[in-house]
Amino acid sequence: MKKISANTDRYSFFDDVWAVVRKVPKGRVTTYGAIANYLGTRSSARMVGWAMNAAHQAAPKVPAQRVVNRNGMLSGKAHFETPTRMQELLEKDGVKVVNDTVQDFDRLFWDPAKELML
DNA sequence: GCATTGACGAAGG
DNA sequence: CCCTTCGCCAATG
Repeated sequence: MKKISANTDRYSFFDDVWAVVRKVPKGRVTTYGAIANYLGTRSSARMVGWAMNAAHQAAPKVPAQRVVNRNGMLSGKAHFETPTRMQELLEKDGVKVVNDTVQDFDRLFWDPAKELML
């Protein structure tokens, strides 16, 4: 992990994002902002979104379904193979999703900055 | 190379 | 409390 000077580190930024997302426990979810915050780019949550976009080509695959916006809504579902894929994967993880929103979000929220303190 | 556009989020009105 | 604005920065037209 490192800082992202928005320069030559941008590739590792994607890498870091993916690394964090892969650490999200099954049945838990996190947010773009939380990840950005953990990586030190608190105000650049959008870049995390970009990283997810790039995550399509990442190997091993990133459980992007566990990343939602701060309201617990599946804002990125449209970017999956099918619009229902994200919800399906989440429910397979044991996460209830109703109307594109994660239920018990506060309880399932997994903040890397807290849970993953090193 | 300038303008627009986001898988976002906090702040201001 | 809902809606708009603004910051953020890479990618795309």
